[in-house]
Amino acid sequence: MIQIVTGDARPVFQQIVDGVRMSVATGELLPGAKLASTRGLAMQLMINPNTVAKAYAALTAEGLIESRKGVGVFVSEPRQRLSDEERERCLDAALQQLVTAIASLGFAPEEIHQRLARELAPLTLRKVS
Amino acid sequence: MIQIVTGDARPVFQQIVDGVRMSVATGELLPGAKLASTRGLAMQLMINPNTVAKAYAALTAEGLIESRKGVGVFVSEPRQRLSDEERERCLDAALQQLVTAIASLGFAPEEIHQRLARELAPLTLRKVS
Amino acid sequence: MIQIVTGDARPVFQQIVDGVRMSVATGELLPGAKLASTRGLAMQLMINPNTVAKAYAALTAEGLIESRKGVGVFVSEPRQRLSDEERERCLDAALQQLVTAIASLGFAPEEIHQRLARELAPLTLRKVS
Amino acid sequence: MIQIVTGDARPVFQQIVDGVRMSVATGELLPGAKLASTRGLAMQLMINPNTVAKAYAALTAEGLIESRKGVGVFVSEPRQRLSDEERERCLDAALQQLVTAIASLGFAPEEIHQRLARELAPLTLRKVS
DNA sequence: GTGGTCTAGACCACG
DNA sequence: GTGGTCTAGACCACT
Repeated sequence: MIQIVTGDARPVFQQIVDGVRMSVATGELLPGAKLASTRGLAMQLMINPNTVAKAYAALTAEGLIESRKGVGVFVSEPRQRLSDEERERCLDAALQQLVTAIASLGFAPEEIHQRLARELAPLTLRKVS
Repeated sequence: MIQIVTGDARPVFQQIVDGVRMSVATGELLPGAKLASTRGLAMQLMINPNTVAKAYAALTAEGLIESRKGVGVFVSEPRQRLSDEERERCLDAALQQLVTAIASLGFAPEEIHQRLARELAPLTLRKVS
Repeated sequence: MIQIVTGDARPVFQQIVDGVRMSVATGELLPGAKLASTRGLAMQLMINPNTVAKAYAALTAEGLIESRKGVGVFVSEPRQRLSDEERERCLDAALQQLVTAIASLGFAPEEIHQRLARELAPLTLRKVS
Repeated sequence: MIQIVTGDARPVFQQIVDGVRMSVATGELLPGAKLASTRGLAMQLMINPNTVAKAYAALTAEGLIESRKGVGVFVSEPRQRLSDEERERCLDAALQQLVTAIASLGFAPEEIHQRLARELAPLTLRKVS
């Protein structure tokens, strides 16, 4: 289930991308599972179909999902979907942003580790080729 | 020292904001210290002075720096500008984004903790009123 | 409705900020309400769109409004963004300025109270988390 | 005694103007009293003499003080130093700013009145022609 | 020389 | 059409 939060800083299409990525990462969506159709999801989320199409296009380009004409959109078999370099860059950016937030908000490093551990706990990470 | 990376996803003015924030957080810039002048930094970074002015304006609104016309821009005395709930909210958002990145990129939680610890090490947290 | 007074000591963008703040404070603009578009308000007030954008950016940083690219700018849900100490500081500064004005202009305290009461009457204070 | 607060939003010369106005309003400086010399005050406050000169010039233009060549600067005899219209404008501006601050900070009107009364109490207002 | 404001016009991202 | 960013250049206020 994907939810659109209007107050979110991320654009709508990005929220969809992140939502699908999370569902796949947590195992909620397994390889071969069928995603909601572009029009169906758009109607369900009450947003423009073009926005859903854009999100699906991004996920397809990334290799996480595949579309089969006339059938639907499916989660791909797990493999190295992004290059190592690309993954590094993404992780670095996310880490850097967290560190900046911590620094400017004056939180204690120990507290951060505890909270991160709590957040990370429910994640069932999938092995990637 | 602030560096502008053109390939960075963040806009230029945001990179300046983050750079100053980090410098203050690490103690590289102490309260009362004078920042580079708007025009001076713009020339040094080879960008438009208005871009620097925008970054400095954001930092001023945030309460991290203070500007005096005709004199310059200075680091403010540390104080707690945001409410506890707001700080909580900001930290949660940053953590959530990191978790999303980790999950969708398939990194191992242990590695994240190590990298975060390394990033956090140089932080000298400022006492806040 | 926001009005720009060219003879005003405040810069134009500040008049917009104050105008929106008052509209929200009086309940004229409720949470979730859509503000005039940047370009639309600029045309209406016969000023440069960047000036409106600057005012909206300030209000966004303040947490009073939220903007969604391609959609518009909206009044945020009320929340306590500033710490109690910071609110105290702001109020003190405003009070002090009024007292200075009163003292140096030779007004009678009773008159001030009456006028202040009249100004304060239309205020519908927002509940804050 | 005038104090310059570097963190103050007001420019230095304005702080001097306000300081003298307050001293006169509270009766600390009586008509005919001699002010500190331009150079003396500048040295005492560790600021540029031009800044003091600018403040004194503004106060002279306003009619609050008078300079006698080769003798010094003195507080003028009380009279209507500003036009009614001018006084109205100043008071309105100060009131409006206070109201905006109150509204956006979510303070209760009753509390404001109490605090204002407390601030106003020590003022010994001088009758003005 | 310092910062602050405003204008004008360009390009991008989003829906 | 929406907001966001950046550039370029002008003018003002302060020291």
